[in-house]
Amino acid sequence: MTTPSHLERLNPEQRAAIETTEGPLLVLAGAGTGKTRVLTTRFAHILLSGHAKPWQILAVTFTNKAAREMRERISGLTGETTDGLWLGTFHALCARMLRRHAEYVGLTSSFLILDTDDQLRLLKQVAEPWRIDIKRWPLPGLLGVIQRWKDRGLTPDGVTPAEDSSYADGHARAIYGTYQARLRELNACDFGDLMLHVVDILRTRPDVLEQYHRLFRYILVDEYQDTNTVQYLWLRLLARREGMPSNICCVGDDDQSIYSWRGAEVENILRFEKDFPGARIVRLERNYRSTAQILGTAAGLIAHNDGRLGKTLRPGREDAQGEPVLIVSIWDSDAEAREVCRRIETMRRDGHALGEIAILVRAGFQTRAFEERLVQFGIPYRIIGGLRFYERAEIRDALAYMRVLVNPADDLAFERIINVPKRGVGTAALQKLHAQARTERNGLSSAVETLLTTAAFRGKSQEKLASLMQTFVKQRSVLGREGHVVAVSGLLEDSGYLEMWRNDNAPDAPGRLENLKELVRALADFGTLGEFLEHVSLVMEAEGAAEEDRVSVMTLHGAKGLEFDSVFLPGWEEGVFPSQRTLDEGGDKGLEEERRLAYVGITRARHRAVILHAASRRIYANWQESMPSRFLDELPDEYVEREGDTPTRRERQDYSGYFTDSIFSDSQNSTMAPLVAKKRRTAVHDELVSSAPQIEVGARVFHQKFGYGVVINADRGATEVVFEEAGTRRVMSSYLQTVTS
DNA sequence: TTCCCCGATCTTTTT
DNA sequence: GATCGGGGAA
Repeated sequence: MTTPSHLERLNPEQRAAIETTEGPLLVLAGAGTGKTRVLTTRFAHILLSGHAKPWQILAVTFTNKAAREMRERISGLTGETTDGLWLGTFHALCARMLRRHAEYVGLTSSFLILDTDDQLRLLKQVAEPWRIDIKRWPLPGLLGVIQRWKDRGLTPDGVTPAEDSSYADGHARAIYGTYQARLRELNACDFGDLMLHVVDILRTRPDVLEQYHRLFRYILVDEYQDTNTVQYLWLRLLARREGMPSNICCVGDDDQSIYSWRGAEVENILRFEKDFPGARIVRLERNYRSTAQILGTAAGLIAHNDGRLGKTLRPGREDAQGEPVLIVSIWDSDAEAREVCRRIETMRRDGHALGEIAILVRAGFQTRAFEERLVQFGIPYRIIGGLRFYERAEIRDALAYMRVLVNPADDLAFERIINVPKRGVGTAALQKLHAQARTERNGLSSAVETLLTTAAFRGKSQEKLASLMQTFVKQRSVLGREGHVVAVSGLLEDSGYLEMWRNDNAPDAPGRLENLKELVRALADFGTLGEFLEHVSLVMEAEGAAEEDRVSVMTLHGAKGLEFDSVFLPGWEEGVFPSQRTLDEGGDKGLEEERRLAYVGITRARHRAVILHAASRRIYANWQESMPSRFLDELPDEYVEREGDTPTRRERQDYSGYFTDSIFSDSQNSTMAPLVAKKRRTAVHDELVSSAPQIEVGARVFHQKFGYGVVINADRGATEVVFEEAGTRRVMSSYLQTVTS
């Protein structure tokens, strides 16, 4: 008998993971062991071997990206389209289920999915009667508390009074209840509700549960270590079938669990055998990605964690010999960025592709130093993360306009745009509108109509609101006749929204207009406006821009699941990595999660990993001494090479004294600076800044980031410059060079 | 109502 | 250093 083509070139463990189709199965897949391949091949195998029809398999991922990748690979293996499959993110699949059974939780099938801005606006209204001290208890924090409850599958009734002790003076639970009631009135859901409501339905409606038990013969779960409690409950409800086997296959890696702060429970994966009796466990330990040195370093580090399921990565290739992992110690964070860029420049000269190089940082604030330095070196880069397309203010505004267009009763959207552009509607007018809406038992939109017939609005705002309402009416009829692209363009134009950005002198205004154009372009890919809005609320990312050869700069969290030939890991210092805050809040558990994050970072590299740490770091405005990360001491000596004079933590603690060399020395060969008194260093730094040449008004100058410009206002330190490209900005004069024109 | 200045704050992030 | 939100003045 010959091996079917989709099962060729798999190692024995991978084959076991794919061919064990019946009964519960946990696949512990270490980094780089072919996890996605196993997952997709398993899916294809179940189909090709005739175990199930395409729609009888439930396949769940966390991100849209992972879902998309699975779709592509499955259709590659089976040659079939993947339309209609139950394959998607937890939230997308739950949204689909909830649309079918919405009435069981008091919604209709056309319920609205709220984004974070909507949630906050709603919460603000709801929390108002409690008169919460917003300074002590900021609303985003309150929203976080509610979200954590939802992550744990707790409805307002399920939260015990004991759990509601601290936040918002013990009112969080009551506010949560009101918040949920308001959502129901609005026929709306937040992200947490998508899961929570479906679990609620599956628990209380045996007939519905039965229906899904018959439907889903096989369940596949990706990144099981990242599941939170509701997601776990959802899976358990669907997988445990009366009198039938639980054909659930969860793939994950307890060593890569890095999302506990947003509700993920590593315990879910650790408990798998108890939850599903008779479960088999397959370990994928052969790593085909990284060199033996990189794997050895990562393994040595992660061995310091307790309570692991136990798994050792082994090099999958015999020839996987490479360079040791390099640890570089550096003066300060500026020199660190310079050092990384210099190495990248050398690599580029040697013919390495920039797209195969990544700089992975612990926290967002670290990216800026690298960004500035990369610009200076002329190295193309891309920052991954940050604000995503659909999170930009102008995009959210435009989406709110669209939402009101399709649904005049969408109060949250209407409230967002009623005064954007300015129409003279402030808090006072808005309160009147809310009051009117309550008495009418109708939406804000109709309240505006009513109040327009009275003299409720003063002068200009009367006129502007009337015109806004007319625009909506007009474009709704255009929507019917000429389609959504024309209607939305007309709406954004006639409402004055585009005009607002055209008249804006801010340097980023043209970019925002460009984004809006892009948004309208994207509209054309969808049949209706409703379809587009559903897509946007579940898929927060815009379809990828063209892949170019650029260095990637991103957080360690953002890098999970990716791989690069070369990886730079800067900022391995106590307080930064491991992060002080995680240590304070999470104790030993927090430390272990940080260590897993370090493990994730190292295992992203195929051939080269360079870890850096600086003796002094500029955090926000001031310089801080920093000690090398404890993780550096945990890396096994046989696989690493230390460059620069790298004192251990203990040596460093014993040391005291003043530095003699210039801290701005470019030479990485100079002896390591001993601990520097903060005062002294800051003084030197200030001196350098103040000794920068005084720049006169009218002088033509050059700035690394903003380009050429003319000084219009000069002060000590801060200088106002009109840049040719970037508009008017206040910048540090020490960053300016005068240019003779 | 809006604009401007001042002070407090400053993980990680997907859906 | 930059940004965001609050509070005060026009």
